[in-house]
Amino acid sequence: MALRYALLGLLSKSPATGYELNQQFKEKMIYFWHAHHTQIYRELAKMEVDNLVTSQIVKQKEYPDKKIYTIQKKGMEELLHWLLEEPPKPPSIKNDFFLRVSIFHLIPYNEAIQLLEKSKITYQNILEGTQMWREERFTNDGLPSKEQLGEYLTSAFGVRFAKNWIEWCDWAIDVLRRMKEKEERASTE
Amino acid sequence: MALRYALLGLLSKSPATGYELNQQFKEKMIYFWHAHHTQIYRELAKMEVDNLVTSQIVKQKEYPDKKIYTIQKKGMEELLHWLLEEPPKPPSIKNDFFLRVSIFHLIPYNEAIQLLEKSKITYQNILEGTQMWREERFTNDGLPSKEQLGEYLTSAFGVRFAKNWIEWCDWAIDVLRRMKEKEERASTE
DNA sequence: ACGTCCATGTAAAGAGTTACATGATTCA
DNA sequence: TGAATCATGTAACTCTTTACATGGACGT
Repeated sequence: MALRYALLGLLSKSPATGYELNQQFKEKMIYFWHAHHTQIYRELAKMEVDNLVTSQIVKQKEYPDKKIYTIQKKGMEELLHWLLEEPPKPPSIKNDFFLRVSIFHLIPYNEAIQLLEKSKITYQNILEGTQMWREERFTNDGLPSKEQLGEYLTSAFGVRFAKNWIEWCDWAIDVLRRMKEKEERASTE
Repeated sequence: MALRYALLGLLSKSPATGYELNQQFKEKMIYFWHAHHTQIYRELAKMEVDNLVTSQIVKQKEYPDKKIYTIQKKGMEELLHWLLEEPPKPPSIKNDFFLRVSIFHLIPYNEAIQLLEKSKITYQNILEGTQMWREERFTNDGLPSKEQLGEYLTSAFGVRFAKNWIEWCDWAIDVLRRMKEKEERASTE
């Protein structure tokens, strides 16, 4: 059901097509959610059946027709009810990389260190991208507009998360180096 | 497919029953993965068909019979192949709480602050639990054993993640307070 | 009396992924 | 010549969750 609330949340700001919603997912919600475009279109169709949104088709000459969805009163009500009344679910995480980390005992230290270094670079790039995005969007000093509040707060978490990941990589690499040295000392004695 | 590697990873340390694997998931992998017990039993059955593991049933008097799974050579090979050759997938996150944060523009500042404060407490408890677990397990100073390496590294990330979450909550609460004040000043002028 | 531990699973529903399909326009 | 943008979707599949089922032992 949560995908539904994600879509209603975006539509609470302004009407949009499935295509645009998919782009907004990738841009603003990348830090905490992911949805496939096929899923988005399917869910929107269901939401229309349930009278949470309405759609109107707009014909275009040079591009394919598009279908603009608009949130309805019932959609707003259900969104607010979920926000304030439904108990929060613990986040679901599936992290492929940590799954690999959890079996580092099966490979030589050097290979593990290499994997960590690759991951560090990945997150350095993510961090840079996120920081640039924030600089463009939340110019200067102060506070965001109320409209931008959500993305201001969640993207800040994205920045923190990436920094934390990078720091953790450095720490983990150091742990592995020290373990390697310790083992080498033990074997030469 | 990744659940399969998670299970093979645990079985690479020692044979276990589905029940025990489920417990290990909850204890050691909580920071980056979750699997339901029904899923674990089903996947183990499939893995046996694919000759990655074998099982033997142990009869018990006072308790129900149990089925102990042991990793096989083919299982080890596929695990290592995945670890070193398969391209890492980006982590999939579904965070219910941030979904709510992303629609904070729909509710009064005070209610948003309350939600953040609740979440902060949740993570303070998680942090405490994780730190206690680590203290019990990785006594004193130094480095972990090679067997414990994975859980040493991943649970450290868990600690960092919780600390980061708490700090972010404090920051976000402060942002909301300042926005509220600013709005109040603007309306009285 | 009620909850938790032990231990395994089936069945069905819901959510998510992958492959396929259309077809013009624009950029490298 | 190939890829990306625009824009929508179906079908098949896999993965995940929820509800249900069994039943004795032990603690509060």
